[in-house]
Amino acid sequence: MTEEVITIALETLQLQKQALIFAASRASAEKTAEDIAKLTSFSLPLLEQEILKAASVPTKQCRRLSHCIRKGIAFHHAGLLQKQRELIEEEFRKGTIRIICATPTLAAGLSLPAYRVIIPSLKRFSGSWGMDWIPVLEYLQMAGRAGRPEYEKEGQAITIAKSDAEKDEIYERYICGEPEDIYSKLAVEPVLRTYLLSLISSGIINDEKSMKDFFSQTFWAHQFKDISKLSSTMEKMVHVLEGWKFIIIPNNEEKNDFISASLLERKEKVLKPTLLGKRISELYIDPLTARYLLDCLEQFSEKKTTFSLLQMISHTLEMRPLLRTKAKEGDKIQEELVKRYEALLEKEPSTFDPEYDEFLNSIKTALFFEAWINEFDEDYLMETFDIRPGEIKVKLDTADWLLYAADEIAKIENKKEISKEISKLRLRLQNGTKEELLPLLRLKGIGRVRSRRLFNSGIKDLGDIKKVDITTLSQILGKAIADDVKKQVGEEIKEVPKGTRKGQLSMERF
DNA sequence: GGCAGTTCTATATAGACAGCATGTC
DNA sequence: CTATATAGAACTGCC
Repeated sequence: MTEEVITIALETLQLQKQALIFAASRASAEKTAEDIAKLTSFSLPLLEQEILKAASVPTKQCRRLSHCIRKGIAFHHAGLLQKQRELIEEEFRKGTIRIICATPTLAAGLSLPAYRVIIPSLKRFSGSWGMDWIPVLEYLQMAGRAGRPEYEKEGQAITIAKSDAEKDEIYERYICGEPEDIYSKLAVEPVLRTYLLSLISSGIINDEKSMKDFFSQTFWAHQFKDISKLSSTMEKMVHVLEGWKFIIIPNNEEKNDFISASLLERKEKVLKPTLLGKRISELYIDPLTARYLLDCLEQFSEKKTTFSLLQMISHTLEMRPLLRTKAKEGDKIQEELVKRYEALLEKEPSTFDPEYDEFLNSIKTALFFEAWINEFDEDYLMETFDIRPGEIKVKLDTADWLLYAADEIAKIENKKEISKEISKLRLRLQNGTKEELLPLLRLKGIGRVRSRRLFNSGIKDLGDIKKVDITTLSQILGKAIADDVKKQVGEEIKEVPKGTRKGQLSMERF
């Protein structure tokens, strides 16, 4: 299949033009880029270096990318580091990079025009339906990248049909076809939950009437028209939030002031956030996640391990998509699970439960985090968990956010011991280190690599740093950093551990 | 027997936004 | 139920 694509790509180069190729998968994007790169005669050693520099330690993916880039071709997908993606986009705009083989990321996000857009296939794997045509909207999104209005009068979008019949179908479907209608996503439960709580928390909605008024003006209501169905959906959600103790519906009969009395006449339920609910909406996590975190934290005091917290945050909607357990891995992951069974804060679903797969994925994701804080390097993580540098970063960010949220929830629930554990874990995740390095990480300029070097040389805490002579320290860290570190322990006064926050919340009463 | 080239088979399949408070190797 | 590109295994044929 790639043969035609490569031919078209090379022809584009002959025309002195640039092309974007939208591949159906990452593997395919990388391979296409590589195949084309083999056949070009550009040489951009400087760019190659810069790509490698983007990561502290170049991984296999980095090297593969740099080899392609040297020849003026790039691949582009979410597994790349942000820096690398930016560099590719920038160099493509400048014209240094001639061809980008990308997954659909590039079409959705930024505006990166090219003379020619090549879409090798308009079919893509879709869940349980096997291969399916991509939406017309998405086709338009991709094809719309063709042509750079500032420089050129025309652009070309080329797609490849496998047969005459397919050619006709593509023509019918995408050239003559109407783009799909846009549907409101508000009705999706997690979204509705989150927004409803947020609106109640901020006081925009304070009773059933204001709730209905608000939602009747949304695009969602505009589309569905059937207001009574909508309000029953909302009522259900209100009920759920109340059950979770994120909002309260004060009992009107108990009130006897004027305002409530008048509300009673109109038979409107008053909706008020609880303190917990308010904080949760500020944290911007799905209320379902918040409920789940609360339940898990309840269990934590008995069986606290690092893995407990890691698995907890790994099994949330926010962490999705989780690392997928491949067919071959199933047994191995389960084996690891058995070893850590005691640490689980939620109960394991039955093997027959449709949710079991996702549960197993949460275990794999947690194992990945565990490996990261046990100082395994990125190549190992790639080999073992099939996770690339760009994704590692995103996952770590999400983990930090969720742990922060869990910490805040724990504070409201007055669980101080948990708070301590979470802070430690956050530091370890941020740095990717074992617990034994934490004291050293308080120093500026000391992270994963240097703290490990210090530790292995017997320097294990700030006291050791003070004691060790500057020459030895310089041998380990280099002169400049050694000096700086010495200065830091000399000025012991400003002993603010990085990454920790002052507790802004004081809600002892709750 | 060793190797290159070829066919066969198993396997996996795109991605992004949130909180917070400042400074990674 | 429906696909397909890719990686890697198995296999072939040649020297």
